[in-house]
Amino acid sequence: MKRKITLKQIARELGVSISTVSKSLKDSDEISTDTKQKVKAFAKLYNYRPNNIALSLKNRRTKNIGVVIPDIVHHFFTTVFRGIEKYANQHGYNVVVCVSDESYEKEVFNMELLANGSIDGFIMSVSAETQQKNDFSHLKEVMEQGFPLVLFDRVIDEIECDKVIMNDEEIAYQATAKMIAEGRKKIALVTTESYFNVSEKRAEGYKRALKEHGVDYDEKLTLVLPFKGVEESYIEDFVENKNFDGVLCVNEIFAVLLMATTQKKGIRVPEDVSVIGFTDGLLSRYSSPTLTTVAQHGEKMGEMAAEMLIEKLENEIGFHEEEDYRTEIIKATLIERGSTINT
Amino acid sequence: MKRKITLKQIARELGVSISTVSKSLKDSDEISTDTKQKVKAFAKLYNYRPNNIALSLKNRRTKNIGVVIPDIVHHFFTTVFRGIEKYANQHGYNVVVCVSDESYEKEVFNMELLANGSIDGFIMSVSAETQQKNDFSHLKEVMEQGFPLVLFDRVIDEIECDKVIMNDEEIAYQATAKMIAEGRKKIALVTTESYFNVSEKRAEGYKRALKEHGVDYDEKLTLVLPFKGVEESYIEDFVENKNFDGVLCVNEIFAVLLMATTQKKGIRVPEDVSVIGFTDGLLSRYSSPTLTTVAQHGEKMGEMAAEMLIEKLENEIGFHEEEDYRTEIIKATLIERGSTINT
DNA sequence: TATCAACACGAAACCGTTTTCGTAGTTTTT
DNA sequence: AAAAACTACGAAAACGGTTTCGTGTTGATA
Repeated sequence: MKRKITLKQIARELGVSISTVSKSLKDSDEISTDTKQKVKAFAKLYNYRPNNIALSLKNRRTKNIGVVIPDIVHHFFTTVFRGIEKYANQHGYNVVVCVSDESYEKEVFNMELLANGSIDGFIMSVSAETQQKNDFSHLKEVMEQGFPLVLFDRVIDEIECDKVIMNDEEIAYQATAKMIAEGRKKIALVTTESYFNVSEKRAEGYKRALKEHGVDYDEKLTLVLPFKGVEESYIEDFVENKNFDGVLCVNEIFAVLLMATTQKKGIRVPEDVSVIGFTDGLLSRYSSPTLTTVAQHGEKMGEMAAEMLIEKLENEIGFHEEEDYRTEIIKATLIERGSTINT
Repeated sequence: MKRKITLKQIARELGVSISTVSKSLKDSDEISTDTKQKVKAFAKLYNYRPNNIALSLKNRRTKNIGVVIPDIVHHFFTTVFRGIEKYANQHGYNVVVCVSDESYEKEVFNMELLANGSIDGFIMSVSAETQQKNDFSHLKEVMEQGFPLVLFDRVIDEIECDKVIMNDEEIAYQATAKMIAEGRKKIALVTTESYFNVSEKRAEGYKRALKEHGVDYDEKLTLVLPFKGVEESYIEDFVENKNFDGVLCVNEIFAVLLMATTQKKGIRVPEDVSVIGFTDGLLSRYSSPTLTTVAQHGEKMGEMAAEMLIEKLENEIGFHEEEDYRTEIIKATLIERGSTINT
């Protein structure tokens, strides 16, 4: 087991001071070419690499980004994460991930932990419980301590910081409008409980599309499913008792479940009913029929979030200008597949 | 913006030395009860938390675990990651993730970066390219530097370290045997190119099951699909030209694609052909019919890997005993769903 | 020859902790 | 009353770097 070599050891071996070694490796012109070459050769031979921890302590920056997300076994979040990791890595940052598991307590705990020097800034999407409780003091806290924060997807209006969101309302409008254009008259909405602001936005877009196209909104055509533990009977009842010829689902699971149920009852997709979902994951691509769905471009969101955070981090060096927080909107796109009638 | 308070500041405010503050907070009996109380009260008031970086430098341990995986937008890897993160968090460790993206170069680069002090040990699954190249010097390197290493799933026989694997051969045997028990006589195998040792193991189990049950092995019934970019025609040709009544697929995507193709051709699942896949992800659960599949229990694998790593990390403190490397096998289980005929 | 700048390097502070060791001042022992 | 033992605290080293500033040695300039 060979430990990593340090400046001190190189200095001792070469009979020079630590400063000389450090400067040589940085190619400082305070040091003679001769000495520099000796030091560099020696360092190369022993594969010297500066210790990140020491650098972090000295520079007061870790080159680590903290990512706090509600879930990791989840297509959207993993795509966002991939974008973050990719961009961060390209710019010399590492990523430490904490999963809040939709729990307020874990979220707070993890952020406090990370804020004790492990990271330079946060990228996060708040947990469901946090949204419910409406308590964001931990976010304010880290911001007051000087940590840049970028929120994505599940953002908080009350918190002033950089944000990356989707055009949920608009894309839901487009999806609904598309079904209306197909000639659908009774379009249902399958959504989750409403404390998720994204679900709310999607519902708004859905309603606006109906209204602007002169289609009556019937609240009985909205099915609200619980966040976890969806019973198949909920959907069966809905399909049995309601009469619809188009459905907008706020995620792909609901969409696939719904398609399976209608098909079982002999209702054909897309001939009898059009189905559009959200999240362009495996399910959408491999279901039968393949699912027309809203691609959220999570990777782009992640890259954008990382870019915004890193920009803040690197500029913090300069003088502290007035806070200018941006909200970037990553446009979702509708991917037309087999569950709708496409032109 | 209030910066975090340090020992030095507390010391100055209270007119005592840094050592006294440090000792007081650790409740050392070198310090008078009176002084301790004062210090503690002050520290609490200002919400003092020791700086992780300084601690890391001092203790020469970061309480960070490095996880290097080929992909993150992948059900199996995310479940493993969830297990790692969960166990690590419960034991006071943070997790920094690097995605190798199946690239040898990125894998090497990331590991070198992490090895410069950012983490205490590695948990990883090697990239496809690394397996192909058969070059593991970077793994040996980090081990020589004293970093404990735990490999999971895609492990390397040549490297001596802790490992967590699945009983791939056995479960493939069981899956195949199950189809034979259903009365299937011509069982196909859909697999990936063979440099993945897991695919190989699965193929072995498949062959052994055929052999031990007196079913002839026909190599024409094996379809090898490329790692990326599967053309639908490959599968269509296979379904068209081969005659089989059961299929074992090494992942759920292949299984779902195959089911879609057979169904399109009027071949019913499971009446005419049984299908079994690997990876109990969303696809398996929501396909039509639902897919009988091998659940890999990734979360357990992750927990086990984290447990093994952390045990090594905590015991390293003691004297350096003889290396005792374990290989833990997490047993996969067959989940019977609608794509097979179950008893 | 005295002065001065350039050169090449080292000492030391600093980042924020922990911990060993030393030492005043007080109390106990003999 | 002198020696020994506590008590309560501080100084300083250490972790591994970076960086400012100082300094001895040159060679050139006046």
